[in-house]
Amino acid sequence: MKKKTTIHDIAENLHVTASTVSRALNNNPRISLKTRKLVQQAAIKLNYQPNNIAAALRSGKSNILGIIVPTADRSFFSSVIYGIEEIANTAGFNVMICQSHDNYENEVDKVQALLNAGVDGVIVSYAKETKDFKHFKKLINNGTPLILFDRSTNELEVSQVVIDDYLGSYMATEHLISQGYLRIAHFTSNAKISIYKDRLRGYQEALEAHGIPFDEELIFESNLQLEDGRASMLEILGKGLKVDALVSASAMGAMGAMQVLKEHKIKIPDQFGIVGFANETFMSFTDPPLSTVEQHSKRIGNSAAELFLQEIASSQSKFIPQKIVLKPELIIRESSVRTGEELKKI
Amino acid sequence: MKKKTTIHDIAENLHVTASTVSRALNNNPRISLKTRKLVQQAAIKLNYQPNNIAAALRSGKSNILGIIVPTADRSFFSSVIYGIEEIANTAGFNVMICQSHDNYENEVDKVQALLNAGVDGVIVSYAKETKDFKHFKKLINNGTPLILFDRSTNELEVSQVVIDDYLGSYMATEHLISQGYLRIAHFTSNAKISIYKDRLRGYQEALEAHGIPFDEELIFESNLQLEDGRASMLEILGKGLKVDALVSASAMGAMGAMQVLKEHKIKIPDQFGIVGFANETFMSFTDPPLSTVEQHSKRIGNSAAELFLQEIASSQSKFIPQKIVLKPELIIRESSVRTGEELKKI
DNA sequence: GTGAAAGCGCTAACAC
DNA sequence: GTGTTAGCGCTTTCAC
Repeated sequence: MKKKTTIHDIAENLHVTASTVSRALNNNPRISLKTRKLVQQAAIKLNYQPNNIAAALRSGKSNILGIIVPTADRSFFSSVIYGIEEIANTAGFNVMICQSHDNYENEVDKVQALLNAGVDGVIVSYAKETKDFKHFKKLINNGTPLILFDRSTNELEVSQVVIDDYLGSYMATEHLISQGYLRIAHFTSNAKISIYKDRLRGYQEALEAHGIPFDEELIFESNLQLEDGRASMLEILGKGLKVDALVSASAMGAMGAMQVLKEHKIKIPDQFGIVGFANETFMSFTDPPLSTVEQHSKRIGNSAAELFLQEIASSQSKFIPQKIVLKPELIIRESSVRTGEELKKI
Repeated sequence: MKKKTTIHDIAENLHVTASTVSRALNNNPRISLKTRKLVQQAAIKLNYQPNNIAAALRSGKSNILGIIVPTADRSFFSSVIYGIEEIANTAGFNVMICQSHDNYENEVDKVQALLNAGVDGVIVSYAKETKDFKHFKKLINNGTPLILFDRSTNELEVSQVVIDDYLGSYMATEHLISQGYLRIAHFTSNAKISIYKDRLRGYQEALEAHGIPFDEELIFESNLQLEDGRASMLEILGKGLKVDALVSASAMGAMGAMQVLKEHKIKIPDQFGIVGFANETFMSFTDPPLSTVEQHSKRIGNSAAELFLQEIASSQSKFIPQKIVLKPELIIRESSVRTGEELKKI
């Protein structure tokens, strides 16, 4: 571990001052091209590694963009991250990814950690548990741009990127109706979270648009995990609700329902149609493959990163928060497409 | 964005010096308990936020641990990360996660980014493409502890955490043999990567231990992705190799094979048994659920983080790299368990 | 086009 | 137990 080269070493080597070296390395046009070249060559020769920490301390900019997601272990979040990286890296930012594991305290800690690390901005999909936004306000007060995606709130005056959940759910429901399914259930979660509220509304309005009465009894609220999906479907079967299709606001919920249906030898898609939300890898591996509302997660990431860049660019002139709403896409797989012949059999 | 409180503000407020404040905040025992309490109260009152960047610059320690994985979007890696976080957070470190997307240039960039960010250590599972370890040597020369997991190499004198791939493969193969499968194929990848070499060896020696001849024709080398698994299985069927079971060195490869078998109406597990490697969520969702060699990924993360902590603790006394080998576990699901009655039918 | 000088906020060796 | 002092390596204002 030999001593590291600093700009002073380069300066000494070239008989100029550290300020010149600093400017040259940053390609400051006030430095002559010749000097810049010289300095840059010397930097390579001396194996100079810039100390970002020193630069960050002095300039107040770390060139690090923080990201907080519930978990990176889901296609949706990991491709949002990928989308953020694409844009951020090009603009010279590195990303620092944190996981809240959908836990509030954890999220508070991570916000603090990013704040202490001096990140230049934070992009967040907040934890399911989060009801209080104090920790995010701290960021804002600190002047650190905050951008939310997926889960949004009106309690914060910040830019947001969401998909049109209403539309996605509407399309899913309409698709099932067009396949001839008559009694369509809906798995939802906490009505306070806007994405679930919107998905419920999309489902409801699609039914109404097609003259199918909305039935409160067909709405199942849960945490939407695998076990919840199983429980809800068991309830449907137990009560003899004569349901023949499902729009689940989550992939896992749909998966749970599917397991139960198969255990009861109910044929999918002929006797029962399913559409889920969020495009997890496994959804195409199930038997039959699950239809889903795809959220174009990479584009969500792109947009969020762009909003961040805009916000730091508009530095002084007060930035006006924007809300970007992306269109979802219905991916139709076998779980919701009835085959003609088998339809007749029923 | 009001001016931030610094230790000097606290010092002024309490009529002490900044160093006292610094010590008090760090719970330095040389400061009287009374002063410490006073300082900590004042810090809260003045809404003091420590500037980690300044501390990092001064102390040379950032309290950030870097992680580079191919992608966080896989159960294996995300739970390794979780395991690292558990240990690292407790020890006061924050983690900075980077994804190489299995691309060499990307990996080089990320190493540089972490170096510039001044991380105190880096834990890596390097990209499949990586053949050259110069970028990692840079880290080592810089005095930054490096710990490898999963993929290991002898070209670097660093600590490593791996699972006993040989054993995992041996167990998987033996299990299939015990179920009465007779001609077992193996899907492998680049023989230069030690995990694949070891898995191949485990397979081979398990066969030999049970008096089953090893047949070169039953080894299929590919990238082990879904398409590769499909292609290999199609080849098996096309050539009429009479294979009745498979040990795949990847989950995706096993999945691809399963798809093809189902398309050909070959019954799993009765006519064909499958065991995969790596425990992805989706493996329990397939039909039938896939047996797998579980790698205890969280424990890999724990161990890697512990190695890191040991290494920085041993600061001057030259640290001797350690290699930790964890035992894998065979998770038996339906894809490899023959049922008595159906056995007779064949 | 380059230099001099100040300092970002913190820590740590050395005093006493 | 607390203060003094000197930077960590860099950027940036103000000179000329």
